[in-house]
Amino acid sequence: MRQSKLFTRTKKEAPADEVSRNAELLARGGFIHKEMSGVYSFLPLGLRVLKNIENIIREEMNKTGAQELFMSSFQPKENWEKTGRWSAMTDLFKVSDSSGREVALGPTHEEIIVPILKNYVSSYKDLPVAVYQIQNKFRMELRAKSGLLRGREFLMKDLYSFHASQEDFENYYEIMKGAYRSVYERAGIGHLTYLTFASGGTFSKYSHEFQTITPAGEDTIYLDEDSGIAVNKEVLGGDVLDQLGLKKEKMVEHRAIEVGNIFDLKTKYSAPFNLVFTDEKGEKQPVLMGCYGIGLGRLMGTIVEVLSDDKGIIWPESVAPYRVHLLSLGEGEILREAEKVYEKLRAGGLEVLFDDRAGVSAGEKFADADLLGMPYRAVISERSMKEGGIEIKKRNQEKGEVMPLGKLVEILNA
RNA sequence: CGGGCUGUAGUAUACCGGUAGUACACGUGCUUUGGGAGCAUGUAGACUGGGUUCGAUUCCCAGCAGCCCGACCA
Repeated sequence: MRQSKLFTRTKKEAPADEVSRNAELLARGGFIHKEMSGVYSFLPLGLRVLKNIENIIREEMNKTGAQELFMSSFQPKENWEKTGRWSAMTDLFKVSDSSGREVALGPTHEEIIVPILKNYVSSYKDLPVAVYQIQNKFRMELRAKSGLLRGREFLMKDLYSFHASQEDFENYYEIMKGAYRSVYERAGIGHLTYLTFASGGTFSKYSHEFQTITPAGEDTIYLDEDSGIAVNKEVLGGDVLDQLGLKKEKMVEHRAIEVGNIFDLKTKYSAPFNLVFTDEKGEKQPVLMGCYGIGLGRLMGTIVEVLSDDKGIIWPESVAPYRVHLLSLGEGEILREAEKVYEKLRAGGLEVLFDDRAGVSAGEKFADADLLGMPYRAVISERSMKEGGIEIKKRNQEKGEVMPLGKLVEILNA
């Protein structure tokens, strides 16, 4: 991508109404654009990050055997009345059409997926089933805040699993724990993300959250550094610590952001819709459920909170919009040389953002490269040419190194 | 949803009861290229409604919007 053609531009100043680090940097870089409180559009650079995150999650979910589908955002009121959540869920968006008929804008999809599965699940032979989607959710947050960390409209991966027995559910639940672990590792925040015990739903004593340690977090967790297990402050009392064999004195308090959660739903949603199966003995049994969520925008915001410095974002290679940011410092011969390099890198299958802008100072190009945060910065200038090639520097390193083009391609393809 | 703060060009801001200044960005011309360049020049602005006043962007009230604190967050 040629930066001269990119319709977005970087800004020196952050918007006055953004306070959080993730929103400041993402807005300055032109990754996102705020439409209203808690609602953001994703611009070309931001969308590339979001899609990379989406693909990581999709791959890991597929590995567990889950099947992807796509459910509607408009949801029948009757379904929500059946589970009691039409009135109980305070942040449910309700909209009505011109005839006055009310529908919900989906904040989650238990009320949709369970009736769908009623059409297809009738025997123990039909179980287990796991389905997921990556889709926009709507929640009337009374106070949206912290940029991408708490929004009213946001992209979410929600997965629902259906089981004939508690044992089968627990087996899958453990598989999902591993899948989530892999998602955070691949997204570059694994080293700061911990499995955390949290308060559960009505039927389940605990649920699990994945919490990433950052001062920007809204939750307080207590981490046992030896085991890597954390407990949310909201359930710290009681007998949780005893059950886990942890000692309060040994645990360290941290602020953290919830980047995912997994729940044991038991029959909470299968029961209202009478989702049952016939077991081997010919008897009807309720289907057991689990649900598992990851907010993609929140994950993106968390990455920025955790992986950035005072100059800008430091994208992990796995989610960066482009792998290399190629800067041409100068015009004429320098620019022509840079064009050749750009074509060669692209021919080698590399994703390159090429700062080919004319009349932009070297300082501004460097500042933009730091702000936008591609993992590698490659510079072609009079100086680099004199020294025999291209200077390459990793975003997270201070010093670069000048090398011939061939070696650059080799390193970047490694 | 309670409390507080704030609404001025695309962005960030300044001043002011007598119709608004600066910087960035953008346009034009020339000069510049290793850490957000220089000179010249141009375009562009008071959230909405009501009130007070000779006159309101400025003061008052309401609405709307945004942010912060709290409550809430399967």
